Parts: sequence; C-alpha cells; structure tokens
Amino acid sequence: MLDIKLIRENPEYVKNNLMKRGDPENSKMLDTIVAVDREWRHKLTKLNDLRHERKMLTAEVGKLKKAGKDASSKVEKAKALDSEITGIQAEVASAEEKTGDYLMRLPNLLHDTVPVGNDESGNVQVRSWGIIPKFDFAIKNHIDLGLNLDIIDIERAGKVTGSRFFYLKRAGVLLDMALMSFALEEITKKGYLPVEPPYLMRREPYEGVTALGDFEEVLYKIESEDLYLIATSEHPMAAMFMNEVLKEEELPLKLAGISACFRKEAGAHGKDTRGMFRTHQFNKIEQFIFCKPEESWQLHEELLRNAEDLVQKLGLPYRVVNVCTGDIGTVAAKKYDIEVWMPAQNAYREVVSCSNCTDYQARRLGIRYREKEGAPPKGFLHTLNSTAIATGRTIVAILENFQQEDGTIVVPKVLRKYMQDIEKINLER
RNA sequence: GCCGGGAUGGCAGAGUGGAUAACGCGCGGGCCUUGAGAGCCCGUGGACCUUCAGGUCCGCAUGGGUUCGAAUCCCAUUCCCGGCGCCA
Repeated sequence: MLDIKLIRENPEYVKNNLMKRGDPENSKMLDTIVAVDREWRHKLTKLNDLRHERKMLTAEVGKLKKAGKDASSKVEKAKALDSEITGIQAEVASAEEKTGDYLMRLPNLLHDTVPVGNDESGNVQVRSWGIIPKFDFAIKNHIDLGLNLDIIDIERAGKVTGSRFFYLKRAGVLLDMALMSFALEEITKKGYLPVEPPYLMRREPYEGVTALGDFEEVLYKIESEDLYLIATSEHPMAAMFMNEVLKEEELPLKLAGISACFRKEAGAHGKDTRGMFRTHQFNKIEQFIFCKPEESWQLHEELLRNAEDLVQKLGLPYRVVNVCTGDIGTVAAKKYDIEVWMPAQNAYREVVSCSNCTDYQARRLGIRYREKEGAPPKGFLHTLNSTAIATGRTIVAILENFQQEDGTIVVPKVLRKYMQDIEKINLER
C-alpha cells in the first residue's frame, strides 16, 4: 500500500512511476483516490464540527439534569443533530472505504533501476555463472529420467489429485529433503532464524502481504472457513508481526522459512503442464527480512548473493535477471530472478525470485519500528524476500543437468551428506 | 466443544453511564552540571482543518445496539487465562 500523504502531496510523481508498469487502470485509480480523498477530508471536517456541536449540547443537558432543571428542549435539539450526524457519517465512511479499496489495489512504486519493458522479454541479464553442459548423447527430460528411475509418479497423482501434482519416491524423497536440509543449514549459518509457519492464513493478514488478485488466481481457499493455504512461507512470516512495533536493536530481523507451498496457478493453463516444473504443491526454504528503510537495498543484494551461493554450490549454471516493469509483481519495488539452465528445455528458467517490497507490505500490515523501548514508533519497516531453494524446480534442474548416458543422476557433492551418502541415483537407490 | 474470568497508551495499572483517559515507569526536550546522574519543568496514540499560534474529532480487543450522552449497560465475534471434555 502506498502512503496516502505522498499521493496527496505529490500525485504526479506517483502517477509517473505507476505508468511505468504499463497498466492504465493504475492511473485511473490514482485519479479517483485523489478526488475521493479531497471529498473525504472536506466531509470529515464537517462531521467533526457537528460532533463538536453535539458535545456542547450534551454537556449542557448534563448540567441541567444535575441541577434538577428541565432539559427537554436541548434533548430534542441533540436528537435532531444526531440524525444529521448519522447521515454525514455514512458519507464519510463510504468515501473512506472507496479510497481504502483503491489504495489496496495500487501496486508498489518501482525503484529507478528497474528496466522498463512489457513482459518477460524486457528482463535484463545482470550476470551469468557456470558452463552450460554439452552432452554427447541424446538427453532426456526430467520426467523421463524420473519415471525410469522410479523416483517420480505423476500418473497416479493425476488419479488422486488431478494434474500438476506428483508423488516422490525413493531417492526422489531423499533428494527433496536433502535440498531442504542443505538450504536451511546454509542460510541459518548466515544468521537467519529458522521458522516453520502455519500453512493456513486468515484473509485479513493475507491481504496485507499479497495482491488482491491472488485470492482468485493462486490461493486455495478452505471451504466454509476463513482460511487460505499459503503460497509461500513468505506470507505467514511477513504477517507474523502484523500490528506490532519492533525495536530497532532487533533489526534487521532475518528469517528462514520452511514450508510446503500451494498454488492454484489459474491462468497458467497450457504452460509447463507436464512434470514437476510448475505444480500445485512444492517445498521451499525462503529467506525473509524485516529491516529499516535505509538498509533494504543493501540487504536485497545480500539475499541475492545468498541464493546464488546455493545454486553455485549445487553446480547448476544460471543467470541473474533484473525483472522489468511489465513482469515484476504487484508488491515488489525491484525483483531479481535466478534462472537455471534446463538442458531439456534448452533455456534458462526461473528457480529463485528475490524481491525488495520496501514499505508496501509493512504499511498494509501495520508493522513499524521504534528506536528503543518507550520511544514512539518511527515509521514502517521494509520487507524483503527471496527463495533459498524451491525443491520442485531445483530437482528438475539437477536431474537434467547431471544426467548420465545410462539414465542415472550424479548427486551434487554438497547434498550427499544429507542423503545417506548416495553418489548416484540409479534403480537400486 | 462446554462453564467461568479477562482484553485500557511502549510497559504497569486506575476509572463501572455525565467535559480534559488518574498516578507511575519508560522515552523525548529543557533547566541545572566540567560531563553524567539526581532533582525540577514541559512533552510523549491517530486523523483532519489551519499552519505562526492554534482548533476539532476519533481512540479503552473488533463490529453492532441502548441513551441527549458509553471505557462503563446489552448483543455478536476474535483472542488470552483457569476448569471440564475430546485428542495426534
């Protein structure tokens, strides 16, 4: 959510920034907000005047009654004033609701370094790492590899849950858990606090962390309960401190979330329909930071470096892209993606997403900070999040990049200690 | 799930229908001091109008209701504590 005061004082600045996202709706909403806000302030002043009048009247009634005198004419006046107040109060409330509603729909302001572009093709490569593997045999995709090794069962998942789910088996399970353990250990070594959050959230906190469109597009709703399955542990971690004031000395607060993630992916029909690349459920270790505004851009780079470090240790070739204005999410001010080379697709594909959400989530959630105990709140925090490792896509990358001619998979050295020292995944293991 | 008790500012905690939410701690500023502390004084939730001073409203878990007037009375909801029940 943007600061209404900023919009009031500098609407052109806000508008120019929003225009970079390429959606004309934003500009229309902004105009509406400015107009309704002006009306709201006008009516609020009127309302306050009327309330003041009633207050005076009420005080007189009190005095008269105490003195045992007749107050009926004043009481009548107060009653009449009351109905006038009720009327204007409703107008104020509806104006308030309208601005609040539009304010919740406006996306975050973009950082100056975000490249302008319409879609994915406008993303700008920042750097690349590793060597794209050359195979002197006919390579298989992760689905064939996984089926042949009996570590993935997609067909039976289809029977039980429908498309875009999978059963992991045998070494597939070990690999999944090894990735989680590896990422958690590496990230906690860097001072991130492990957190296992609830997998369900109520709507109100959920509205604080995500775009409203996500409720229809990506979130699974529990029937007849005010609960949604989390799409990432970012969400319950961000909402954890809703309506709280953190102390400056505990910042930056760095968390490592561990959870399964659930996504409907409505609107993704036809994209990556087979296999484990785009699924309704996967496991993820997520980095999350609450910090002071002045340190968030530096920490954004730290999150990216942490994520790159993990991918490098796994030995997967990748590139980093600066996601452009047309492709960046609603809540992010700037976002890097790490895209790992997927041999069977002959393309780099996203496995990590690293965002600085500035004060956008914190303002929606009411998360502020104070300099010390007893001091008044200083302002809203900044929040940042980044994948450490999402197992589904990383498993795809490992299977395809480290496949051998005989269909076996060489396990990355750093994972072996977490999976019974298996060096190679074959039909025996 | 049932019965009972509770929710007030950063914290502790009064107020049980009639203007300003008491006192304290903490925090900020000032006086004093070589400096710090102590002591003393002022301030310390949010919004709006005006901006020089200032003015007004809202705020006692959340949402309704009763009343000329609600932190205070009534109803619903949420969460916390205790007891009972159920249970991986």
